[in-house]
Amino acid sequence: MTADGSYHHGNLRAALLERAEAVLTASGVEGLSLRGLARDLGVSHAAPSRHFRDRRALLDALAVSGFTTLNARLRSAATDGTAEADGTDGTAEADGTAEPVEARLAELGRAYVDFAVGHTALLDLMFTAKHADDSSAELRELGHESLLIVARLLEAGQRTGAVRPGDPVRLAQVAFSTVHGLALLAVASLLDDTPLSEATELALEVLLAGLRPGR
Amino acid sequence: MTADGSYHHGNLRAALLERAEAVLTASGVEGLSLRGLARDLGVSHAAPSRHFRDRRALLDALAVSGFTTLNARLRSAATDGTAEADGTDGTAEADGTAEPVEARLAELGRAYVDFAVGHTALLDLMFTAKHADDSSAELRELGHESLLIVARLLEAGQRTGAVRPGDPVRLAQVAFSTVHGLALLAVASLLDDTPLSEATELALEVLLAGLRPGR
DNA sequence: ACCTGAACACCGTTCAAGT
DNA sequence: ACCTGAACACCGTTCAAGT
Repeated sequence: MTADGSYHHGNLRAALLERAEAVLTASGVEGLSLRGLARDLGVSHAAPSRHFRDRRALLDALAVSGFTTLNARLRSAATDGTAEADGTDGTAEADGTAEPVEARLAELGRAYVDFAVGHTALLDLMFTAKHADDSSAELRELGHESLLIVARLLEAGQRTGAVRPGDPVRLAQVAFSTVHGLALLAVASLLDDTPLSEATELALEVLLAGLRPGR
Repeated sequence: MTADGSYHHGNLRAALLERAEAVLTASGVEGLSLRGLARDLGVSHAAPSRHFRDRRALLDALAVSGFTTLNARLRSAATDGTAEADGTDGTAEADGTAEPVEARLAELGRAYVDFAVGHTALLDLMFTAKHADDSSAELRELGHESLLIVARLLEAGQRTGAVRPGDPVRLAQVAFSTVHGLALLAVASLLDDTPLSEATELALEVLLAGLRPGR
């Protein structure tokens, strides 16, 4: 909302998304209406339909943006404190100086739980299945990217012998499930007097023990 | 809906719940409206308010009923094929004839995943936090009961040495997170070409390995 | 006690019309 | 291209009134 109320500059779409995210975190999905957004932005109630065919389309756009920031955080957690300005290519080869894989996996898990409990309404949009079929593909693609970040780290762990053999993608599904489920349990107030940080550390400890090579 | 359309018998509440569950599984939460239910049941649109103060109250009642049937299934999976008609009291003490604890834990996990993917919309209602504060307590209580079923089995495992020491409730939180997260991943179509049964078995294998006593 | 009918304040969505 | 205004068909919720 600039001083003059003109949105004839093509930025209405961006303004809608920005406002929508604020309303979402403040009032949840239930509290998010196209008419309400239009009102907040000083525009007619029919204007949003120019930029989002549907209420669902707006929700999907929010989910896409949520996945984008989640994946950025996961990526930075996966590389952790490791400076990546070395001579090699982008892949983080396990050299002796890098943090142990298990520590980076734990960092990844903490980053996920952190994001999840900090963006509960957004996470709901990201993972509940009732999307318009068009953007559903993009959303699934972004979800796969999250899983791939985990899988690549697990693969590095397999090379160093810290992680059991097997399809890294399938192991990543298991690891992702653990932290995803834990975050949702926390949001549902089912952790009670267990501090989330302690529950997270225990979950990561059990998970990493289970992922180690057997026998 | 009996032959004559009379609902003046005090069964409107039950009829609303029954119809609501059908609409929920058919069309999701979005497709569930009080007016629509009233229409389906041949009653005035204001009638439901006599039995449910809110749309939210109806949703909470559905969640409560969902938790009740979930817990029943979990209980029966936890005792598994073990006949409980022995001379002792109700607690399933680990005697030599009972199925190994790990097998019963796996059974419990499969039962949960099975229920979750078969009642996705209901599960959403059960675990998303935005409930009316009154029934919120009951819902949390039922969720704790689910966790307790897992915890008791883990405790039995600790006695037989199959499970690492530690607060069984906290270990149950971890176990629950794993299968809960996996089910939600499946519902979000993020498992791709991995059959759910295979993903479930791998998750249970990793989980049980991680729960075994260390070193 | 239980339900009806009207009323109110909201929605999403569409569509001619304006600039 | 982008937005407006009116219109339509839905909602949830409330409340007097009926039986």
